[in-house]
Amino acid sequence: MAGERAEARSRGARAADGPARRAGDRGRYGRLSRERVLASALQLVDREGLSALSMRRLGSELGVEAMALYRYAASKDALLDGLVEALYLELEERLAAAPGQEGEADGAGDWRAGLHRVARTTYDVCLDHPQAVPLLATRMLAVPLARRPLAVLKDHERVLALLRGAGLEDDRAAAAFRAFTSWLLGYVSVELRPMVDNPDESDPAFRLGLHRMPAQELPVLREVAPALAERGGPEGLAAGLDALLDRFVEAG
Amino acid sequence: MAGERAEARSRGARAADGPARRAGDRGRYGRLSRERVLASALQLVDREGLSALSMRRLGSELGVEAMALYRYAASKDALLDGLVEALYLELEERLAAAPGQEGEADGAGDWRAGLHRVARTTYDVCLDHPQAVPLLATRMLAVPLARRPLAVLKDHERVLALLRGAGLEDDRAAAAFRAFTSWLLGYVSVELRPMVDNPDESDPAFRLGLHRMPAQELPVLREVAPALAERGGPEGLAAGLDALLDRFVEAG
DNA sequence: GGTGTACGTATACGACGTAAATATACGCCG
DNA sequence: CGGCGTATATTTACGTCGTATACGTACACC
Repeated sequence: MAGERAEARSRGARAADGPARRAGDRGRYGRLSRERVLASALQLVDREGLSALSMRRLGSELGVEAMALYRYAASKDALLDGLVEALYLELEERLAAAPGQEGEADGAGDWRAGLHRVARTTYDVCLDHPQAVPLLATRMLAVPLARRPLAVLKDHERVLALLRGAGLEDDRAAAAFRAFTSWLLGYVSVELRPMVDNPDESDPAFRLGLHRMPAQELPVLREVAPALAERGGPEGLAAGLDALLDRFVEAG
Repeated sequence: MAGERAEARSRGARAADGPARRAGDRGRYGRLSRERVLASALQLVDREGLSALSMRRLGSELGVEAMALYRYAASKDALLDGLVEALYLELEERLAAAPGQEGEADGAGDWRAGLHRVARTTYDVCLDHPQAVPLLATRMLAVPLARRPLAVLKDHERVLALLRGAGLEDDRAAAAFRAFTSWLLGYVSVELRPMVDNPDESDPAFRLGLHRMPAQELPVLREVAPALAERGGPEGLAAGLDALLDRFVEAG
């Protein structure tokens, strides 16, 4: 937060004073920026998992001491919130890249397609950053609505606008929004975790580690386990979403 | 300190022990157990949040040095997994306390009611331990299926048995299981986090902290926000579950 | 009573988050 | 060009964390 303020101040100074302050890569001085920090953090998490992300480690990744990062994220928690923001920025970017007119421009016709598009794109982003997904269930939801990063709020706005386009008033829209969010979040959380115990094993049963399971007490689980290890894929996401939309949007 | 130790040795731990350590009614020896450790950890998390849980803190909570805990949990991660287990044990307990015959004893008639009962009871357990809910999305899903605690596996078994009772073969049962789990997990995650920014404020808008939000860019969100702060409650959970079951169990 | 073993303690180490003080390099103005 | 102000990065330090290792201690059984 202090980092944002500092950045804002420097930009303000640029606007007021004239030429850009940190236009390009200066010698070894203006090497950091909030974007670079967050991008590097996300890379690190993607590569080695959330637990590998520490201020010192991220610093060394950027060729910098740990304390330098505090200019761009007020605390480690703020940095994690920044990662959430980065994910949503990526989502926004991808949504902007494809057509999909979900504004009420064309008569709010296809709210359902719009919601599917948002859900599917979110799923894709999460697929690219599976190690970061737990942040959505922890950091993002831990932050009160009004304090969430702008990119997150814009996503909320987009979804709510689509639901409004479906003709829902406040309470129904809120309920449908919660259902949409719950399903999407739950689905990616469940989908993108490893069920597999020993990925290098060729026999599916051993790969799952089923020999560790008290089998006779859990006959059904034992039998269904291989099918459980499969993913639902985007189709599963879409199917559940349709079911929920039928109930929460179009139900009488 | 050496003198105190010598005294303690010469007279046992019973007599006039000073402020150093508590004088348990039980000899100060077999005071710990896995149950006590996990119960105390869960209490601590309920009271002060996940971040308050450290080995040292939990030790002092139990009148014991931190290292003593390592006899009952191999690591801190294992302790967190133990908390997940404790939640599922509580779930199992509550399910056992109520009637609900979801075995195939009576002809597997009411699988739907059984699933609703599991979902609702899980919701209730989470309501009683909201601070522990993130563990479900992180620790529980981080553990490969076969390594999950027995209580978790038993829950999976119960749900799968109900789905089987509905006549689903492996693949469909697995898909329905994933949908059930995703919805339940997503729902409690979204439901049990605070949307509120400043709980002591009387004006709902200020309580939500809406004045922090860039309002003109987010008109719909701003308007729907108060409704969003409401909970969906068990009814919302049940409604979505029914919708999903219609799709994943009874669809052609 | 002596002994083996289960249980809890003592001590230490390296990594962590981060407050505070300090050093460094750039833009600007005279 | 030289000095100044300020944005930026480093240094140092503190308290806490997880946990490896070594040690003491109390009960169970002979």
